[in-house]
Amino acid sequence: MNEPQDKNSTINDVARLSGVSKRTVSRVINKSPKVGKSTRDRIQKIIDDLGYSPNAQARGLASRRSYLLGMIYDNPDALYINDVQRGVLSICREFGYELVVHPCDMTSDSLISDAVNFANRSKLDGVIVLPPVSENNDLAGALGKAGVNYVRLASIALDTAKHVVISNERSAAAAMAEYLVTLGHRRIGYIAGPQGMRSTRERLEGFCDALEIHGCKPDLDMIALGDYSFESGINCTRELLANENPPTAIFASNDEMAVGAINAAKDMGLDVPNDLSIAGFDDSILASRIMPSLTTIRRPVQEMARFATSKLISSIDGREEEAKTPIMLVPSLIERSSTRAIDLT
Amino acid sequence: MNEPQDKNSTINDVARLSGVSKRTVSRVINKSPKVGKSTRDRIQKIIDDLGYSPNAQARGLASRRSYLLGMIYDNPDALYINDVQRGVLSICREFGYELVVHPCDMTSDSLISDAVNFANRSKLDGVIVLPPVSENNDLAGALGKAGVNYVRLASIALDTAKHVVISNERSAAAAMAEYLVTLGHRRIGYIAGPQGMRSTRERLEGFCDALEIHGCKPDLDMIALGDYSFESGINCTRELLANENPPTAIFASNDEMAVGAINAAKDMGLDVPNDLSIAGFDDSILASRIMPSLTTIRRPVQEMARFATSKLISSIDGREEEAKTPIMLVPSLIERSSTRAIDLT
DNA sequence: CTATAAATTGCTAACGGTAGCATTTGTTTT
DNA sequence: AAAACAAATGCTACCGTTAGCAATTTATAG
Repeated sequence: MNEPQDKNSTINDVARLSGVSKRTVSRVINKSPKVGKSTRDRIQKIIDDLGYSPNAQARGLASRRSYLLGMIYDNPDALYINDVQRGVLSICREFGYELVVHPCDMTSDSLISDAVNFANRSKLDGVIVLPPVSENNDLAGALGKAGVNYVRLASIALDTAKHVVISNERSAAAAMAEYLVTLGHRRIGYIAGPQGMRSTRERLEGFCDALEIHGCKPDLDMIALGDYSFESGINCTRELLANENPPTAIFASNDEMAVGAINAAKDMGLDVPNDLSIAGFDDSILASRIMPSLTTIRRPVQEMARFATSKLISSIDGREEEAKTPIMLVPSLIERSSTRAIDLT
Repeated sequence: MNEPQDKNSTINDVARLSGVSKRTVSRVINKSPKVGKSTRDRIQKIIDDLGYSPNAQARGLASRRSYLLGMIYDNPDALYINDVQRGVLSICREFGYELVVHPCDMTSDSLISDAVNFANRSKLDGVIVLPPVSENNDLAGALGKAGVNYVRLASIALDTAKHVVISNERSAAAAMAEYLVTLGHRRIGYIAGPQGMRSTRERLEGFCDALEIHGCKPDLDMIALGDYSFESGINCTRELLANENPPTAIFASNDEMAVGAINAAKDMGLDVPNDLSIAGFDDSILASRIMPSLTTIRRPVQEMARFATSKLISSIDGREEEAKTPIMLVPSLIERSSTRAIDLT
């Protein structure tokens, strides 16, 4: 297209060249309606010719708006971060915001001041907090107190109004358990996530709930404690399978562990799904690539990220009602080839 | 820790409270040595109590430094973006920079102005351009002309001094071809990437080079045109295997396609690696999770991203020599279970 | 053709820092 | 003790925009 801007040129240059005051130039930059058509066109032309684009810092300084959003997260290797980021970015682009990504360490005790400083110092217009960091209520409180606009992604309703419920993981896990029961499985192994994480609890509870409802009391022997890692999936599967009364199906609470389970099962000479059904949770890229492809739960992560970002922007723009309207997207069960009905013959 | 800052408090507040001029406070903030010990301590105390942290925008406006770096990339679903981002972030954190991520559309003809605007408008101190966008020399030229500090990640030496050679993909591909030949394979299928991308050409050339050197002239029938996608891996494999004289090994030029190849082979009743060896390129997360695990090429992506970022910061700080020193990290061949020596019995 | 309202446009004080230059205070040197 | 120099601190003009309020021009009404 036209020449990219000369790193120089300020609003003053535009004003001088077009023979108007900078106040007027400012108006056309900000699309104020109160500028004469001819003046506007003339100025716009000069802006284009010059390749002028307003200095975001000066602008932010004067208007208290940076058009910068922040994303706070831990666990950078989790595949879903990617999806969230993409969702956030798509809305950012739409509304003219840029995104500053800020990984952090959940276990650090400077987590809170780090997050608040990040938002404040960079003069972000708002921040999006991802799980599991989003589960930290103190952080949320500190952000609020510091006057930072924020929105949290979470797996369940949190206690403040400012959040987005990404999905009811509890019922999603219950749905998977129910699905396995429906396939005829009665002894179902479960591989849990790391202690202390909300999602770990939610998913496990959902699993247990469903089993109870269907009359197969969850057996403690059938619950293995993993940590969402591939290796823990392998170990837990071995453990479950070593049971004197082994499960006919294993529900791993995330895909990484489910893939570990598939590997472990194969190593032990078991055929998936004929000898053992395996289900995961996340619908990560792995789920569709592995053989057999993995039955899993898909959380609409990207969509939720988009909603969250929209809400954040609404809030920034002062449309609080809009920002507060709770949103819940439901996860869906994706049936693939790693599960099948138990052979009753 | 101590109270997170009140969203208010400026340098003026600090100055007033400590009874000095803002000039002196500014000195303390910027660790200027020319401040009396006692004064410095007193001011620092007040800064801490207040939880004051300087406004990045005002600071940037006055000093022409934003401590913001940008990352420009296309292809947000490529798994390596993640790794790059993590590498970049680790250095950003170390030097006190924040990272603004900016996906773009390589095919758009506003790509260049978009990129330049991004860097200029946000007053970024520098940007890191990822492949394949980094292959666009016009973009690089425009950035330079606009006075934007930048560094490119690339698979081969590009024509300007400002870049980082991430790896010699050509020789890496050659190494893999050689490895397969060493295993006794003579008919080796190759699945290429999308037309027009530098990496596609580099890898293919490396492959052909190695074959020629080892006296097995590359056969056109043995080269299938993929596009780095899983599906294309499946299709190309079917195509290669349908050949009247099918290959005993397939080298897919990325992991996604290699995994597609494994799936296709299994569907056709072939055992990998006994009936067919398959190799990939990237060492993505898939490579270690798939069964059989994938022999592939690992590019030190994160390390390169770190180097690139360090160079960018060196350049920002005016240490041009340092910034210009070329760096090349070599990819390594990771031998896993998807390849094996041909059975010569 | 005034008077008044409406539409345009201009003037200018912030916004919160940075950094050159000036000034004040403290130390040495002679 | 005065001169000369160094260290510490202060004053202030920007940096590039925004936006309140004033001023000017144009349109509408009486």
